[in-house]
Amino acid sequence: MPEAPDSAGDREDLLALLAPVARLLRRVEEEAAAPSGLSMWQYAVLSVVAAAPGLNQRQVADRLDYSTNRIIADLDELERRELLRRRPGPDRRSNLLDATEAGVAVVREIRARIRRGEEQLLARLPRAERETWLAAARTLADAARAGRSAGDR
Amino acid sequence: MPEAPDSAGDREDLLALLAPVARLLRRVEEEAAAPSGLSMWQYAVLSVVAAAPGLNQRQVADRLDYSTNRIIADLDELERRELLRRRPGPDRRSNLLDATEAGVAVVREIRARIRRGEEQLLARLPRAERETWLAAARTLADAARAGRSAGDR
DNA sequence: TATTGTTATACTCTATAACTATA
DNA sequence: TATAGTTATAGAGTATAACAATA
Repeated sequence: MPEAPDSAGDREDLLALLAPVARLLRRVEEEAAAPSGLSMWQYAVLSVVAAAPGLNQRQVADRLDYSTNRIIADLDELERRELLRRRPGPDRRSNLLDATEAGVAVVREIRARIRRGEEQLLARLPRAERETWLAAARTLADAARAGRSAGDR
Repeated sequence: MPEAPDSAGDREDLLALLAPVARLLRRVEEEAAAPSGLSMWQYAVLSVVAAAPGLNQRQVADRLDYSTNRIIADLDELERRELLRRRPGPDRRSNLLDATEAGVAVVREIRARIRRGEEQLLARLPRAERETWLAAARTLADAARAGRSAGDR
């Protein structure tokens, strides 16, 4: 199919559409995490640990496309506040991570605030469209995450 | 309507979906701009100027949610390479911006590369769904941009 | 030799504020 | 006084590299 009418058309760049949305959501998450005394990244880390207990630090960082050194200060703080624990795994090099009950509770309360902020935005879409839009976004996210490590060509 | 079944459910955070997509698109734009010797922001600035000639620096920065001071070095470089021109407007304080022919051409060539990268991603969505997904994203982007300056509550 | 966690360093990006000139 | 552009500075965020311990 040599003919693709809109491929050379001048719609907006996709990034120009998603960037403002991501920026808003970032602020939503920051403002949702702040009342619990966490940064956005601390929430993100704790959220992954709560959802998938027993991962090591590298695995958590990878899931977030975060870095293995920046995660350390976050874990230190989360551990200090007893929202999660590091425990030695079978491999004595690595720390396995678990959220405490308090940690799980904090994630739940922050997430509730995030949902409220998100709903304000998603309310712009017709109810019916909303779920399909989210499903498509999930598809694109999976593709983006897969393309991250794999070669591009 | 006190009952919203999925509002307390545990779907992924929306940011967790969009962030990887935005990250990928950012890389796509960087890699598309690089062969023309431009940074992502330089392309973005030039792109706005080409599409809307005669804006001043502040207006261009605002459209991109960019900053009025960081735009300066970009404009200096773009002007040095004769991709755009600053001209004095009726208000002698402000510079009005226009893209040169060469600038328009560069935007076109970078955009073509961006489209190819985007299509690779969007190919994951069924053809029919694609346009509606983009339209919805446009709706959300408009809402996000509007909510930027307006108060949040 | 490779991997995990950690620390240190340098660099880029961004936000803030001050300054000049116009209005 | 307010606005547009500019410049300088400080801070946050990020990437890179080195190191110790374990495998």
